[in-house]
Amino acid sequence: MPELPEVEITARGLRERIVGKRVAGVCGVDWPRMLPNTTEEELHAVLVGRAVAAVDRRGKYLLASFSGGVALCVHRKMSGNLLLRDSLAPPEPHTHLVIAFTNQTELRFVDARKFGRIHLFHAPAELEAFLDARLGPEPLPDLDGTTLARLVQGRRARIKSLLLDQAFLAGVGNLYADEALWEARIHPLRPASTLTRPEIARLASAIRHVLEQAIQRRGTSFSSYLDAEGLAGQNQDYLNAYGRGPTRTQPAQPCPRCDTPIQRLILAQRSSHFCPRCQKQGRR
DNA sequence: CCACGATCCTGCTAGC
DNA sequence: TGCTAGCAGGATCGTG
Repeated sequence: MPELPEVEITARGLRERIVGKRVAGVCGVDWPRMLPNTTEEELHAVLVGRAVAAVDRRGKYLLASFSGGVALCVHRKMSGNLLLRDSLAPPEPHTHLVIAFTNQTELRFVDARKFGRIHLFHAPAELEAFLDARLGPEPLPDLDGTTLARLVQGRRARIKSLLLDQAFLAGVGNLYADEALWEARIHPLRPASTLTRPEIARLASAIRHVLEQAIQRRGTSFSSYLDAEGLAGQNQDYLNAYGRGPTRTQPAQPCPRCDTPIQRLILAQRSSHFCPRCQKQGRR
C-alpha cells in the first residue's frame, strides 16, 4: 500500500532518472477505467515530443510534469507500481500503461488490483484545483502540535478516521496511522476533540517520525510495494503495531514497548492495530 | 459533522 | 491436488 513514504521514494527515484527525458510514445492501455479523464490516444497525442520537466509528490499522488505545463497525476492505491525499465526488458504482468522515452527506457504502470488511476491535466491550474479539492496539509517536513491542534479544533470524529482522511492531512494511510498512534500512545477510537495538548504534540511528532523513518528505510513493502527500480523497502521489518494483531491464523504479537499482545479492531472497514495497555481508550 | 455500508478488483490463503 | 470462499483496502458516494 503506497502511502506518503513509498510515493516519496518513487518520486525521488524517477526524478533522478526521467527529468529531461523525451516521450517517444504511449501505449499498453488494457484497462480504460484507469484513465478517468483521458484515453491512450489523447495521452499519446499530448505527450509525444514533450520532455519531463519535474517529478513531485502531493499526499499519495505522484506528479509528472512535462514541458508546456501538461501533467500526469498518478494514484497507485493498493497495488500499483511505477517501474522504469529498459524498453527491451521483459514485460511485467498487469502492466496497464507504458510511457516510452527516446532513450530506450520506459515507465510502466503495473497494478494487479486495477485500483490505481492516472489523471491528465493540461495546465498547472487544473492540477492544483484537483489536488486542493482533495488534500489537506502535508505532514512533512514540519507538522507541529500547534498546526495539528488547529486542524483538530472542533472535530469530534475518531482520531484515526481523521488521520485517514486525506482532506484532513495528506499522505497518511492505514499503516502509518496505526504506527503514529502507537508511538504517541493514543487509542485509535479517541474522539479528536478529547485529545489533550500534550497528546496532540506527541501525535504530530510521531506522524513526522514514522514517515521520516519509513523514507529512510525506502518504504514499507508490506504487500506489493516496489520503488521505481523494482526494489523492495525495509520498513516492514520495523513495524510496531501494524500487522501485529491477531488474525485467523496468527496469534497476536507482543507490543514492543510493554509485551502486551497487540489488538485488532475494525474501523471504517479497515483493520486497526494497537496496544491496549499503551493506548488506553479513556473516556468516550 | 460524523458513521457506516457499498463499490471497485484480484492475489493469496485457509479450509475443505 | 484442486477448488472455493473470504479477506485486504484508498477513495468516493449515498444514506441515516
